[in-house]
Amino acid sequence: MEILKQNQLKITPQRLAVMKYLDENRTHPTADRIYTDLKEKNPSLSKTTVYNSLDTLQNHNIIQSITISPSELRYDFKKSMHHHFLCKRCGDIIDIELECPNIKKTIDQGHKVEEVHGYFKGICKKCMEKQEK
Amino acid sequence: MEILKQNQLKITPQRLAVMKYLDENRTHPTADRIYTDLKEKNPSLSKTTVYNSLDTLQNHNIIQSITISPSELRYDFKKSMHHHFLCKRCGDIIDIELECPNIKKTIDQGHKVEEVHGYFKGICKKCMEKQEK
DNA sequence: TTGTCTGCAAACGTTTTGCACGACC
DNA sequence: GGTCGTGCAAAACGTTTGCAGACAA
Repeated sequence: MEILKQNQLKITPQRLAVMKYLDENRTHPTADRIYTDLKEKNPSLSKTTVYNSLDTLQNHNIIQSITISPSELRYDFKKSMHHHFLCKRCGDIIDIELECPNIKKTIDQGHKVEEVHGYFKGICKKCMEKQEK
Repeated sequence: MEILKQNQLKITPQRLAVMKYLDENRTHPTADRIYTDLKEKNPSLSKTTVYNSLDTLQNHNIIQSITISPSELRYDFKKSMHHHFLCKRCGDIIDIELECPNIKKTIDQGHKVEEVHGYFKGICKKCMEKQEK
């Protein structure tokens, strides 16, 4: 954990807490969710600091923000390329492993592609099974 | 144009104006851009009405909202499946025609996929060429 | 010590809401 | 006349900013 920090960033308890939270909660939480949950154990934590930490981590390519939800940003560790599925019923966001061999066509058009986000929306497996009952 | 309206919606000048605007401006505008531009010819137009119209059209699957920009929604006609490229330099959003044969794998996992959004970000062709000079 | 990080309060921009009025079947 | 749409103002919400004091290196 702290090893990641050796990448030029100061090690503060708040940053560590944010990273730990994202590591243990692979639920693509909002900044507010992170803030609310971390605030319990560290009441002096401020929302600004959460936003600052998320910004910094994002700028160093450690985490990424997800715009799958229309009203708020969600955050996620930047693991190997993966995509996301948003369940319109329960609101869960599920990781999707998927390779698209045609993406290079976009590059062939002359654009320099730096990020690829695949967002799927619908009803997740769990909700589908619940519905069948 | 009005033909589209026969799909259960009342025909109002405001809705027609929003649709006409989206038809003639394939730039994936924000609600505010639509409002500002339409306001010129119809000063009594209200922003609420623009939002209402966009909502209604979206609910009837005539248009779609794009969450490629982190801070605001953008709107687009719901043509045949296509994706979007956001240039980080000039801010333009470009349509990308692209089929991903592997999407069905997501469906195979038991999720009911209703929407697929492919968002690419980077530097567009135009900006790349400008840079080379 | 020095520059960076934190935390508070206030500001900001987009979108939503409540409500009265008006238009249309 | 009743439903639906418009437009105004105000509120809500997520996020950003300015700044003073605190902290890591």
